[in-house]
Amino acid sequence: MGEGLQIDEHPPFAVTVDLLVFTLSASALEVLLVKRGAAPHQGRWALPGGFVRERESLEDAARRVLHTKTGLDPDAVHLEQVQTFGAPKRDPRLRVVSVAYMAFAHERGEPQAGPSETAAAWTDVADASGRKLAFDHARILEVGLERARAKLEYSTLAVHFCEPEFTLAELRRVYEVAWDTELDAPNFARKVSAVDGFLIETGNSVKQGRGRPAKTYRAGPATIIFPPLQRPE
Amino acid sequence: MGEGLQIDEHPPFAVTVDLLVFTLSASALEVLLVKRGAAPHQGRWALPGGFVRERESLEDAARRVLHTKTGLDPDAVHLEQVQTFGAPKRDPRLRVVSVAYMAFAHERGEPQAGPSETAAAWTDVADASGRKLAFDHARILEVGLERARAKLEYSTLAVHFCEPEFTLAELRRVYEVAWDTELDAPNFARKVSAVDGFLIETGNSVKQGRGRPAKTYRAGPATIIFPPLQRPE
DNA sequence: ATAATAGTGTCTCTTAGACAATATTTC
DNA sequence: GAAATATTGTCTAAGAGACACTATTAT
Repeated sequence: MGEGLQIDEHPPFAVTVDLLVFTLSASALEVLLVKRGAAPHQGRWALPGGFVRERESLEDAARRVLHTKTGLDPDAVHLEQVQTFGAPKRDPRLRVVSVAYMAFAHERGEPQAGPSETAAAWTDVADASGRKLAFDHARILEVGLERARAKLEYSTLAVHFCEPEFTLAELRRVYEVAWDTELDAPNFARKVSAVDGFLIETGNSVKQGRGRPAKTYRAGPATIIFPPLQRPE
Repeated sequence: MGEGLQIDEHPPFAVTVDLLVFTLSASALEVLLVKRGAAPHQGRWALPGGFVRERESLEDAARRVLHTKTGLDPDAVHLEQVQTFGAPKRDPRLRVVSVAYMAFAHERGEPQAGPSETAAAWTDVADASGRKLAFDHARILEVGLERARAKLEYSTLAVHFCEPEFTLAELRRVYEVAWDTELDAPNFARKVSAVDGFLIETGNSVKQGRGRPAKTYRAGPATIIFPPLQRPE
């Protein structure tokens, strides 16, 4: 940014945000996809996204798109920037730089297809990864998924997939689904309980129907887990 | 990106790359700064950067700027994207979205001030962090520094600060300087040697002058360190 | 020999993971 | 009581850090 700076000395770019909105179904991690109703890539599934507005920060744009496409309250979900994609031909129409964000929601909201979209649907990430997505969205998904899985190890992210009040089994299920693995319940409980500020006992407990009722917890102020949990394998 | 897409339906942005070029001096981690010769922020130190060109990928832009400002061979340094900064008023002149990259160099190259810069200098990161930098560059530095320090724990990044052939003491010094700490040499050697594909013995050794000669190593194919090294404290 | 630096060995303490045992509920 | 789920306890093995010890050089 050292050179002189007139409007016409640098090429104009469009800047978009593309969103990886993750949520948890009974047995899978799901991501929100929209079906494109217009060229290019008409009929293909894509990540929800939108142009950043003139006086809007990147994160505000991501929050706005999140609300528009899911109806979710952007302040109730965790949102973070993942990576920026800007290959010259990633959009055939014009030069678009896309800032990818990922969001973790514990509700499913009301997915809304946009004006030029024909559908919006929560999709098992395994299915989504197998599909031929529009643009470079398969790559974005790949990067975001790995980032999410890695961050579960050393951050308290997992709680964002849970209700405000949750049991250790529910929290453990987040890890098991995201990592496609099984974790030893006793060891899991011991480890997360040892992390200062991660979990706060509510004093309540819930009956699951068949067994001993589980204590419930709320998320504490901690954002990192130390020592980190380890992904098996 | 679902809406219709005419050039005039979305605001034009300028896209830049800003670079955190890190290198190691005898006792400090250093970052390359340039001194601005024009408004805004005239006279302030800033990160080297430049506009992304019309047919250039973000990473190519970063490589080009790196070469221009340091003379270094972009293929001989490690370069990775850090984060994108796009607050509406971060540049008072026009809407600029900047993609920050960080680079790790083992040579210092020949820093070159650009046409509108009055100086370019390697700067101890402690000094740089204390200065009032141009734009939001202090924040970019903060984010990049923490990212770099964190990645040293679980990646093989550190070797990029070393010559192609290096000793364990030299590698250890990277960590000690970057983390501002002291590491136990015997334990360090044992841990890094245990990581498969991290270090390859060359069979050579170098006399340091005063003591027993040290074996030298080359970087192996591994990119992650498991188990990770742990930052003391 | 002494100092300096490199590298190995050993010990202790913590933690991870396996799994046994106990607690509290429904059927 | 039997089955299901939650939670606590115990054991073993691996890893981390402290530090003693050995190796190889210069002076």
